[in-house]
Amino acid sequence: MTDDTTPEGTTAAAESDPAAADTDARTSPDAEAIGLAVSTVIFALRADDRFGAQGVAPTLWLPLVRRIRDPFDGRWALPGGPLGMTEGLADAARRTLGETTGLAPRYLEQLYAFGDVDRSPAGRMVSVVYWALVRSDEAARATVGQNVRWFPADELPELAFDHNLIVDYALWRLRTKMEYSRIAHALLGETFTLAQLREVHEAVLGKRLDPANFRRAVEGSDSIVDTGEFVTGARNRPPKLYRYDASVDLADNGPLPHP
Amino acid sequence: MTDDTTPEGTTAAAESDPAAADTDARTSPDAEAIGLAVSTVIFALRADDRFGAQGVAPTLWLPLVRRIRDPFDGRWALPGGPLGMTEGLADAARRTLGETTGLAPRYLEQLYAFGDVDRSPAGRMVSVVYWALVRSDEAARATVGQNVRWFPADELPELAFDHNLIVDYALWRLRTKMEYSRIAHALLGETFTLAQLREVHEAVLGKRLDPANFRRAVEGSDSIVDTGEFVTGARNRPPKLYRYDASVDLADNGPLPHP
DNA sequence: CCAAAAGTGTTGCTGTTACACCCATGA
DNA sequence: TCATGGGTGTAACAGCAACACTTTTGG
Repeated sequence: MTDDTTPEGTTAAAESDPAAADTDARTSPDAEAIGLAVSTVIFALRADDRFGAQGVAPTLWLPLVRRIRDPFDGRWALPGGPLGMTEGLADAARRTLGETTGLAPRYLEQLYAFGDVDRSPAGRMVSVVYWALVRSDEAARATVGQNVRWFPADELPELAFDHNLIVDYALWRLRTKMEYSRIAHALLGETFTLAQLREVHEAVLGKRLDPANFRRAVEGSDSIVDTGEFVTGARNRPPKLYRYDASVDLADNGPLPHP
Repeated sequence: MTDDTTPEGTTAAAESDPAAADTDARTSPDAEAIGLAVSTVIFALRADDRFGAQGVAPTLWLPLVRRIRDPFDGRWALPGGPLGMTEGLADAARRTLGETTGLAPRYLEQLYAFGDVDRSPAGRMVSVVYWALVRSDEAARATVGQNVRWFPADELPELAFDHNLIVDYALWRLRTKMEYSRIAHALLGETFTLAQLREVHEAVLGKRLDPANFRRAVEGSDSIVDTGEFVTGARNRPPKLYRYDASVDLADNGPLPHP
């Protein structure tokens, strides 16, 4: 960073003094490099079995990893790691997710880049954070171990770094986006009933929805397909089973390519 | 990056092999560092004076910087540069904006982090991109020079790197956000008429809006304050002058702190 | 038959669109 | 007084929330 080989970046100062950007205090020769990492907030819906109750409404959970070195040794943190030279940002998030849960995400989106000067006591660090949704049935058989544990999204301990803020922001994005996109589908299995889809919305948004109006809203959005099958066994009228219409995207990301 | 001092990042592999994340191919000792830069898409509204016409509807413009070194020597690019050790991401965007235009942004928001493996021919580079709005009256007296020039946002030349995609995405975000936030105000001066505010929306969205309905929508949003003054001189009824209500934010960024 | 949840119908409210109309000014 | 844009009023429409009602199963 002390020569003029900076591949990208063009300041106006370069017009009068091409070297200016490389010789000021910000990039002095003895400055350490800025670390670059990718972390992921992974959401899944789980039946809250902490009380052993049956038929309880599912809630949002996310996996955390216990740190085994300073800083924040012993504290829980978002899964992540340094960005590899040969992988894209989303690839790194996918890898992280797989290493932590053994799963592949049904939905993955970049959340934000966090780069405050003092966010890590161990040196300057910029984290590009993704958020992901995994299916509840898959999440049930996800990896668990001494240093990986699932937590309810609304009852997190004090996390390492600024990770509490990051999770708060991810939750806000999830709830905001739930109201105008189809991402709820990413939390369910291959087929599902409308009641299950409604439960997802209710769990994420934290409020009850009218079954009749919810049905019409979803049917009118043309994002689901009737499979013709039913679920029997319950002591009520058998509900229809639906499937996603894979031809419509879960969310509109504008001109960005799919992750 | 070859020892275990990685300040952040916690993979599940660490459970069985704490050093795994630091010894695999992604961070081999001889790997070069990944470059980290901040770029900014700066929007301003300008009367299109290319044809010398008067009273023409204003359109979106943005400043670009001509590169004076490889790769892409001679091509136009977004203003930006390497992130300094002692500045936050938004600070770097602000600095870039000031160095390019001599202005301070009225609105600044992180757009996206671009990090494809092959996006720069000169080595691995991750760019955290911001987008900004500056006031048209200020933009009129912004810096211009041999290597800084303003372009109409919809008639850009072929830019360096993936900067055409980045501008497309910034435009998409601007247009999307214009419909549900108050960011249009950031493109205007201290005081303005409702017709001017409507012109901003029309220029950005690319369609005509009903003056009557637009008035009611804005007045109902409680984001503007009547100054009690009028604009005289035109050969029509003098329009009221309004001012922003500074107590309301231009946009809702959830739990994120203000930039 | 009853409980429970699926699924349908209907009504009233609210916000938006389209457009007719009046107002105040400069020339 | 006329042209021009500022500003107000209003009827029609669309979408949605609330809720009554019917349907289909297991016990």
